Amino acid sequence: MARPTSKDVAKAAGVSQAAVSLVLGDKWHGRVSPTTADRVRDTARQLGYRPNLAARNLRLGRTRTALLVVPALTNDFFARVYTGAAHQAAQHDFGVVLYPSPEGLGPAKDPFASARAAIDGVIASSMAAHTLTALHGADLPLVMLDSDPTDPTAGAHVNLDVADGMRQITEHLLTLGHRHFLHLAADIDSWTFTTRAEAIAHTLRTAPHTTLRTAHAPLSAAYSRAAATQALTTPGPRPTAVICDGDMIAAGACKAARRLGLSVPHDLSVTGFDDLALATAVDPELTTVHLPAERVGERGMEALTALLDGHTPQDDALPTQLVIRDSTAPPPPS
Amino acid sequence: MARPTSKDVAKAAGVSQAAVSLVLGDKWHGRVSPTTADRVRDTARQLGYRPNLAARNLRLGRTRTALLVVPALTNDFFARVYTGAAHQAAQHDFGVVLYPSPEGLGPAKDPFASARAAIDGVIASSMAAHTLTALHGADLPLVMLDSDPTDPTAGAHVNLDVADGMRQITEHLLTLGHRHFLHLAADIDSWTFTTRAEAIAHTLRTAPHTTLRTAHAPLSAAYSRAAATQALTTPGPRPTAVICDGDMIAAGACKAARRLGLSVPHDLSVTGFDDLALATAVDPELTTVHLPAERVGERGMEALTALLDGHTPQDDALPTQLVIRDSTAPPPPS
DNA sequence: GGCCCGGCGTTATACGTAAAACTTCCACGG
DNA sequence: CCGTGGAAGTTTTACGTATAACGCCGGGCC
Repeated sequence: MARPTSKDVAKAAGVSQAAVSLVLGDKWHGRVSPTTADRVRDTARQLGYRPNLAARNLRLGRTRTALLVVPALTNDFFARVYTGAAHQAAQHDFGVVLYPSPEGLGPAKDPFASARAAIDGVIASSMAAHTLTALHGADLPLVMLDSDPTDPTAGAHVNLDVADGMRQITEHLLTLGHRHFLHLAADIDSWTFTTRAEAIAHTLRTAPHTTLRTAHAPLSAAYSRAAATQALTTPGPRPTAVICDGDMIAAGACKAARRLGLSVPHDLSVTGFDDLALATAVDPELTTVHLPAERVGERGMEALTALLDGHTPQDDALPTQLVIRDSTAPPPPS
Repeated sequence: MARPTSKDVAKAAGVSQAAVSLVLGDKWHGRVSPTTADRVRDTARQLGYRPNLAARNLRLGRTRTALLVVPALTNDFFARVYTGAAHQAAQHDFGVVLYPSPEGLGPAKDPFASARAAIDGVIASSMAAHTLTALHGADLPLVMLDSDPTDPTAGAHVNLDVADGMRQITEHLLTLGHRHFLHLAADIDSWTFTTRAEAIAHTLRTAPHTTLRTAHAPLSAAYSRAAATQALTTPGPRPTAVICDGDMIAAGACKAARRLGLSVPHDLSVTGFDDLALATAVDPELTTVHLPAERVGERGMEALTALLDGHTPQDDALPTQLVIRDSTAPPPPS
């Protein structure tokens, strides 16, 4: 009644266990007659044989499985990264297992105690420091997503050209005529966000008479609203455009603006980042930067398989693309 | 240079491999002297020993890992289910691996080929039929979430009282004075959605002079908007309240209404379901039904461990709770 | 006719771990 | 003085798979 093993199949088919392994592993050419091979396959199917993965992994010393570590699943960017990674993995007969780093569950003793699956390598998105050091201690091939390309911890990097995305956003707003900006930055200290801030500042320096204020907000619509309200009501000349580090922050900013009696986009332009599903769910739809999330996943998986084959994949930044929707317009005539 | 095994640790500590296994497995009391045990633990730490999971799983015949199958990660309901399951799992020294069923990737030959991790059991949310039959074929302990409680495929069920949720929503609208309803139903044939439709119809029968129309929409804001527009512009008496099967649909409906020149909630009330992050990200914030997603995950994991211990967990429905926000109001005076 | 070789298998072994079964030594009670 | 029992280990085995190494047999070639 227990799950049949290759030995059971062998007995039922009247061959040795080795023959079963050869046939089912498609390595039987010139070693087993086609007739016997067919018989083995048939009996395997009849018994409902499924190989024991633990045994196979032990024997082969690898699992053809990658671990994808993401900070959270509450936004569809990482869902799309996963899709891309899984798709690419399938090409290489690989599997992908997801591990949302449990920041909320307190500092996990061992982040991999819960991701118990045996793993050949790790693809990790930007995350908290303690998770990262644990990753490093595991001495597995590591691909980092959207993080500091000079960090030697990782064997490879897959990055997004977030600087260019912010440049496009900023130039779009400059072209519309905006001069006074508020940057609602994510309250996370990570390479991708400092890069964005620099890109905004750098682009603004190309235009005369511009001002830039910065405030920090959590990466969530509900909580970023308060931060946006505060930033918009501080004394001084009110900005006419708000550049947000994420669509969720932008959604919060839009609500804050409306509560303050400001109409988006006529009184205030607001931009997002990421192009989440949320960007088209809210009203007005957000002008934002589209990120090729699926490509990130694909490239991450490509880099990991390269690493596993002993190659050194080259790092390069994937392009990002401005998407103009309804949340930006020329500034009101002062 | 390769990863050290328990045998390496044994050699370095001057004991047998068995002793290492005993000490590290905390089964050494009365079998190994405390001094030796300490020495073994020290050398293990020094060598950076980490047990080979494949070997352990093979030996023990189980993995203490559950697979959580979810239809999609694009909404945070399932992210919260995962959080609850992982939390509960940690209590039992279990791990949880996530498997988003890849409807988008075409019918997977074997849904578990990609989730290669060795698994002790499955917790599955409602999903497409072909994935479900594959699950059934795997003859693993199976817990189903929010699906037909009379379905004998699963060993246990964890359900939400969605019928009561819809009753609360409907009564809320009736109390506000609404009489003419549109049900924007999910275009998925699944127990949870048919149950909801019945609950609405049943509740409306308790009030006189009510009308109910039903239209179907995809579970996504972007695409449900078209369905909502069409439903709101069909000839006949216009409904004053739209009951949606999900917050995403509701977001689409709100946008459709505004484009038609209707103000939410003054001209038209709209309700959601699920209480996603989206519900408070949009404007107006959605009146919706809060689902205890974390509890669902916890109960799912509880049921699975019970199943693995040979017990038969009892099925029961978790309560749902109406959350009144800004998208509902009394109907306009006709 | 001896010899080799290709087709068709089988036997044997290793992967790393957990645990049952066995050994050895010593202290202590009768 | 012998037996018993417990402490402190060790030896051995099994989990299920993949594959290297080894038969065996019949036919073709010199």
